[in-house]
This record gives sequence, C-alpha cells and structure tokens, in this order.
Amino acid sequence: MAQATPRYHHGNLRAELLVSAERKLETTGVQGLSLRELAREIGVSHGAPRQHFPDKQALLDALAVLGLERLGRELGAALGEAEGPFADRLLAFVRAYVRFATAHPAMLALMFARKDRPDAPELLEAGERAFAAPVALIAGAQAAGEIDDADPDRVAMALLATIQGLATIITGGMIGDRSDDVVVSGTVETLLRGLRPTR
Amino acid sequence: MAQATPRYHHGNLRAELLVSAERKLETTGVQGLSLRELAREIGVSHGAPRQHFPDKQALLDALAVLGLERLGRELGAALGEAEGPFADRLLAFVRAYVRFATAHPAMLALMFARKDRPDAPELLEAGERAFAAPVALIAGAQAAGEIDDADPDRVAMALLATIQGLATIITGGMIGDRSDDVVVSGTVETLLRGLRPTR
DNA sequence: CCTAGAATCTAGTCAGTGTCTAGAAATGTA
DNA sequence: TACATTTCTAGACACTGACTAGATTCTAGG
Repeated sequence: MAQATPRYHHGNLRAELLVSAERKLETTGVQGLSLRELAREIGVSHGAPRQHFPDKQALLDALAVLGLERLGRELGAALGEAEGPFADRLLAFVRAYVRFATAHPAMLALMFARKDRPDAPELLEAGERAFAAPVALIAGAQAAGEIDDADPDRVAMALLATIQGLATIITGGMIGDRSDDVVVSGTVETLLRGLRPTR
Repeated sequence: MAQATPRYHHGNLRAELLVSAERKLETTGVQGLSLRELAREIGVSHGAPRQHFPDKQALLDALAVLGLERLGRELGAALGEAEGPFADRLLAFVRAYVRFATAHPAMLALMFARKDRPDAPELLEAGERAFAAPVALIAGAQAAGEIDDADPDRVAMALLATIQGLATIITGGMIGDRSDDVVVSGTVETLLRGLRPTR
C-alpha cells in the first residue's frame, strides 16, 4: 500500500488526500482536519496539497461532493431493493438516510454547510443527483394514487425537511435514550397519518 | 459606551465577550471567530478572555446556551400570542422557529453541534427549556382532541424533526427560489394532513 | 485604615495552522 | 534530446489557541 521507496512524484496525491481527509473527518470532525497533518501522514511536504486544492475549502467541497454521491448511491440502492406498498418503501428510504447520517455525521454536516460558500454549483448539482431516487419515489406514488395528490413539490419539501431534521436530532443526541429505529418508524408513521384526528 | 480611560479591570469582560462573539458569529460564522480578535476589539490583552472561558469551546458553549434561551423566549412569545385552532397555532410556532433560524443560522448550527462536546448537561437542559412551549402545545392539543391521540412523544419527535429540518434546508439554500413562507406553510399543511390519500 | 488574599489582566512564549513564494525534480511532448 | 509543464520541496509570514509568570486591582478581615 505505502510506497517502499517514496518517489518525488506521488502519482495519486489528490485521491489519497481525499481518502485520508475523509477518515480524519469521521474520527475528529471537520475542525480536527489539518492540511499539514494530512500531508505528513501521506509522507509529502506541507505545500504539496496546494497543487490539487487551492485552499482548504476546496478540499472540503470536493469531500462534500463525494459524500453526496455516496449518499445518492445508498439511497438508490435502498429504494431499488424496496418492495411492497408505499409506506414500506418510504420507511426503507428514511432508514437508509438515517443510517448514512449516523454513520457519517461530520460528512453530513459538511454536505449541508453551504453558508460558507454561496457559489458552488457542483455542490447543488450533486445534491440534486443524490435525491433523484426519493423524488422519483414520491412522483411514482402520487401517480399510482398511493399518496395524497397534493402539490408534489410541497410534499417533496416536507419529506426532505423531515428526514433531514430526523438525521440532525438523532446525530445531535436530542432523542435522549430512545432507539434510533423507534424514532424513525414513529416519525414515518406520523408523517403518513398526519396530525389531524382520523375520525 | 466605551470607557474613556480604559481601566485595568474591565469590569464586565465576560458579558462583553459574549456580545462581541455573537455579533462576529452572525457576520462571519463560527470559523471566523477568533478569541484574540475579540480581545483586540474590546481593547484587552489576548490572554484576558481565558480568565472567563478556559478555552474557546467554553465560549461557544455559553453562546449556545444564550441562543437556546433566546429561542425559547421567542417561541414562548409566539405561542403566547397565537390564537384559534391548533393548525393556526402550530403554524405560528413553526414560523417563529424558522424566523429565528434564518435570522441566526450560525447560532442555530452552534446550538445543535453537539458532536464535539458529548458531556454538556447545561446545554441539554437549556434545550429542554427552549422547547417547553411547543411541547405544551402538542400536549394541550392532544388533550383537547385537536390532533390525533397517538403517542405524544412520537408526535413531538416528528414535529421537532420537521421544524429542525425545515430550518436546515431553508438556511442551507436547498429550497431554491421558493419563498420561505410557502415552504413553511406547505410543510405544515402536509404535516397536518399526512401523506395518505384522504379518501 | 491597612493589609493579606483572591480575582483579573498583561506580556511573553510555544506549537500549530493556512497560505504564499521561489526553485528543484520529474513527467510529457515535439 | 531539448523544452515546457506538472508536481513537489523548502522556507517564510501572519495568525491562532493555549500556557506561564508576574503585575495590577479589588475585596474582606483585623
């Protein structure tokens, strides 16, 4: 894995930086991520990363894009395997999302910390691609009459908000000693039934 | 306001640090907040803040508690003024929450960035106090039969997740060119009606 | 009043960081 | 083989958070 005789040209620095950065991100969070430390671990001088990322934010952006792509793959896979009525497939989707969120909380925060970089079109595009499968799920369910045929956009926003909030309060420890899955399935059920009395 | 002849003892450093820190937080975000810069602005040596906050994280924690208290006051005020049926009061509550989130996005992120400090009981307590009013809203509505009498805890978690997610996707710019209020009221309506077909 | 002791602030230091620069080394190409 | 480009090294700079010793001010107790 590590080069026995380190060459002057690393040959794959950009990719290895991203790998190391992601590992560091998951263990220490974004604030414990240092370009110089990454370079040290890889065995390259402290200025080398600059050749591939003009500054630290560029590395973080690239990392966020990778995270969005992986999230998209996982959501797509979960929905691809899901069978049965809409409620089951919805639950499978939300479970997959929350699984990703709890497995990679720092990455999730990075993916949605858009405050710092107002102009990052590739991030927005990556986000849209990541959420293609759930959007299709909603559209399909509405077409099949499985859910209320209200404004699809409205429903999509509500669903997006709910799962994103679920991820935040779970990874933030705000669910106390409740089990993740109970909160997830309970929220999905509430979302399906609505708050209004059923009779 | 500023002391004409600066005294050796500032007399109110801790409070002024928090005020300056909050202003800086709102303009530059948490990563642009420097203890030394705060000390410089206030006109005190770079080591002075250490007397009141053992490290930077302690200042951020104190700031988060202040934010939670203010959020609690605003939510309480909004719900205190709200009249009419449950749906109206719920909407008033969500609007107040989103208003706070969009006005102080960096503060909101700070308040819920609990990953870095696993043990911060005063933060948890402040959080519970901040959400006292909405919890009471749900409990009261259930008692009055205004909403489905499912597990109150389940409903509360779902509602908390939804508003927190709303705040995240709105402040994160993920709602595109939709207006905040349309997304807010649309989500509340979806939450009330549920996703299931009504007939 | 005055005098210890505690609280508060200053000044200096240290390791660490991100960014910038000039130049060396390797790679690709004509 | 010669040359231009990419990639990396090495040194520097300003900045940060944290630690320390000591100066200054405040506060009670006698």
